[in-house]
Amino acid sequence: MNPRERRAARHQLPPPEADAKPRRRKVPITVEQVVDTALGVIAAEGYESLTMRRLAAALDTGPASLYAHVVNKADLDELLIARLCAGIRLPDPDPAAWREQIRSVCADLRDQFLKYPGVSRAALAMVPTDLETVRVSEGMLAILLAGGVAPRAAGWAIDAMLLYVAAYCLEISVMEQRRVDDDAAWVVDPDELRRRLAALPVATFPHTARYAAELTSGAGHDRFDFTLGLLVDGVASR
Amino acid sequence: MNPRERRAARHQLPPPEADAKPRRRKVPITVEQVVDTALGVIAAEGYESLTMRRLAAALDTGPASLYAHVVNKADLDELLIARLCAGIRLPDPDPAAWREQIRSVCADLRDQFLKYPGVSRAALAMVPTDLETVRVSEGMLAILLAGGVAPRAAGWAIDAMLLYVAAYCLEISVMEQRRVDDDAAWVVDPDELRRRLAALPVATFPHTARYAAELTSGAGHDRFDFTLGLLVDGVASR
DNA sequence: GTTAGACACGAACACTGTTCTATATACGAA
DNA sequence: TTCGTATATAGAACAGTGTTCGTGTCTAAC
Repeated sequence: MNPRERRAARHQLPPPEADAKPRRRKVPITVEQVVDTALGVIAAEGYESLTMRRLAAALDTGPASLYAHVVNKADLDELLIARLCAGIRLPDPDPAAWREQIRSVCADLRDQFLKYPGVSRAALAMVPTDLETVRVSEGMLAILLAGGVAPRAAGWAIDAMLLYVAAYCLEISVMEQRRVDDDAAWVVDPDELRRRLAALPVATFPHTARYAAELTSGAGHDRFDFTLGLLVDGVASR
Repeated sequence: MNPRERRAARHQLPPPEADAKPRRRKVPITVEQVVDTALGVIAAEGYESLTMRRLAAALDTGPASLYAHVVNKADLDELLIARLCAGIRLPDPDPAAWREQIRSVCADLRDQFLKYPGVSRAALAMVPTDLETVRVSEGMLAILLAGGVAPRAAGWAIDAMLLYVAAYCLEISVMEQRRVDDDAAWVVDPDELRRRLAALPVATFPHTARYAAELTSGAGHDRFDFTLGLLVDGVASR
């Protein structure tokens, strides 16, 4: 090798790194890992951040690989909701405490959804027929029946409760997202919202302006508890 | 012009057609037209089909032009919901008929949303602070107050009702979409759903299997009416 | 050793919302 | 009528999304 060649060799780019990922892993990804990781991304960044690419990155794989484990994104959504429902503990129905029990199941589902901001949007975009959601419905049905509620009323009330829980959680998530975005933070500041409602033109919004404080009152999940109260007490007398 | 040039001229592509759209219209598009057209697209094809490109095509303009009239797609969503709310007629509150009145407003809103399949998803993705949605809330508040409901309970009940209406309509739209897609049409066939529920393993789903008929019963908006009944009767006693 | 199937990747596709720049046009003033 | 300006719109392109298809690699079964 003459000096020209040695110099050229010194300036040669090194060969491609030998650390390229193997085309197939020794231990394949599982669908459980997919769901776990997806929930982790949602918990940290919100449901809207969960893209196939984001999820694949979190799994250190490529987005196309996900389709070996899920049919499509809607299928992933269903798996996510099923996983959350699987985490709901269903009590043995107690006729003496059925009201508290049904409220508690709904509150648990609410809290489960709220751990994953925005995920209830997936619940509202699917028809609830997989076994885990039916399991939760079965558990709720058992409680209402133990409380003496007629089967049809029980079934319809469960439908309403599940819809309300999902919608309530979604609204909370939307508000929280607004708080984070900071572009309309006043929307989620109760005091400021009260002031704005109170300042509405009285000719057009007499009641809203007058009762701004009451309309914006409530802390924590007061509204949730109130609505569940209406549904539970109502179904008890049907 | 020598023969070479004449031959070249014979092979020259003709000039661009003179029927190109004018760069500027005599009568500019208005934001009202944008909203009207968007609602038309949703009514015909569903909310998910409404893209900026689809909307622009329906307006015979380019997608970039829409941004002269709306801030972004979320803004368009807000305009859409505001328009739907503007179409809700609010009765003069009658203390003797307040229950029927509040049910009627909710049913009107439901029907308004259902004319535009899936649009309630937009309602669930926004914080309801624009004047048209506040107007509907004001009208509902007036009815409940006329019925003797306490202001705070009224406010909280309205919140619940609006959430439920939107969620209910979204679920209906999801079901309808499934029916159209035909890939899981059994999901929305009540008889088939009943059969499947009845066939669930009795050890795991005893109540669901036993009461499959009751759980899947109901026609039209029975479930909606039932739930509104619970909310209205409940708030009357708060 | 061979083969089939499962898993994963890469490239690419069709599509989405949006921005930025350019330009044609309408309109008003002179 | 002409000219200048403002407005409405288009075009191009960007960054991003979900998904498909073809291919490479590995493993288990035979």
